[in-house]
Amino acid sequence: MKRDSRLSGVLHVLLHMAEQPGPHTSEALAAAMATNPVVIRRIMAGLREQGFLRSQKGHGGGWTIACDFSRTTLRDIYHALGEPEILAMGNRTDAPGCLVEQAVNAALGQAFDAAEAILLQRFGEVTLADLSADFHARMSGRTALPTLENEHGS
Amino acid sequence: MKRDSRLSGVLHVLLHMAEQPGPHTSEALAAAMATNPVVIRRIMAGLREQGFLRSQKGHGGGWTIACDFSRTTLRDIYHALGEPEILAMGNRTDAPGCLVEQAVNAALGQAFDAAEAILLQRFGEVTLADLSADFHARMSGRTALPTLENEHGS
DNA sequence: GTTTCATGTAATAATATATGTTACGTGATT
DNA sequence: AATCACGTAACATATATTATTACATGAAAC
Repeated sequence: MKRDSRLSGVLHVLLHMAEQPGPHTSEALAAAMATNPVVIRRIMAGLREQGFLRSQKGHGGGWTIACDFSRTTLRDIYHALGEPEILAMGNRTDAPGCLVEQAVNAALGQAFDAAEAILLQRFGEVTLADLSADFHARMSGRTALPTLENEHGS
Repeated sequence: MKRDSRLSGVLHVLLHMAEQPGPHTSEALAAAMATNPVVIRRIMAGLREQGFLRSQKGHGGGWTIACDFSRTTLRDIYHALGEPEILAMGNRTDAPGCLVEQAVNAALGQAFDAAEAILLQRFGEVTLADLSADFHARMSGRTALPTLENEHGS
């Protein structure tokens, strides 16, 4: 399978929207992300349902931000996306009654749970305002942090 | 994509092998795991190359353990498997020059790295002997830990 | 009221990966 | 020489993400 990049994508869109006032059409946002308008609508649907965004049809329509960036965390967005799978690894369960399998999967499961918990905790510690601030810092030539970034490129 | 369950599977096989002396054929191991002998050979190939297992052809051939369970960790096995992808999520990189994308991906990347680091650290703290001990505890009716286990079932 | 614009969504295609299966080659034992 | 077991390539199957096409819905503009 391919790596799921919806969270990265939707955050990219949100920060772009915050840079300009008016409603943004899916087509314009798709152009900025080199993808298809339908993909934009799809990943934004959950955020609309959870009240983070609003959408309007017809002339002058499009998407508008409906949340406070300083009070919205990456974890909120992750949940609005539908909580996509975090780990690429999982337990094999083809011998449910096997005590060996149970011992193996109990140990692995604890490690998996710990990793997921850390990721969600980190997500909860970063607001959209933090991301926007980092972006503006990069705009003015000072990157907020020594960036490693592309280790996790798709 | 489906979740990768090779680590869970190969650990299951290793612990089964430890319960009986002789060389174990891929066919016998496959039967215990409800899969195909070729799948066994495939996931065991890396462990053979790294010296954790030996294999022999011909009559009386099969797989034998070639490592010390008390000195081999889940992290060793994970590396021998070829370090499969840990996270199902990744960064989108369709606008490499975009500072918004860079800010988003830097933040996500740090969270991703932290989660991967925790998982590998946990793997490094558990030996095959630990797993085997837990299995034997379950055999005699006392599970070593209050197990949550199947949250991560395939 | 009709046209135009923009979202909503289903259906399909394209791509990638894990897993299962078949087929054939290689080497060791009987 | 025959049998056994691994080694590996090739192919099939299932699942998931992403992209694309097609059509319906609703709102604004004319």
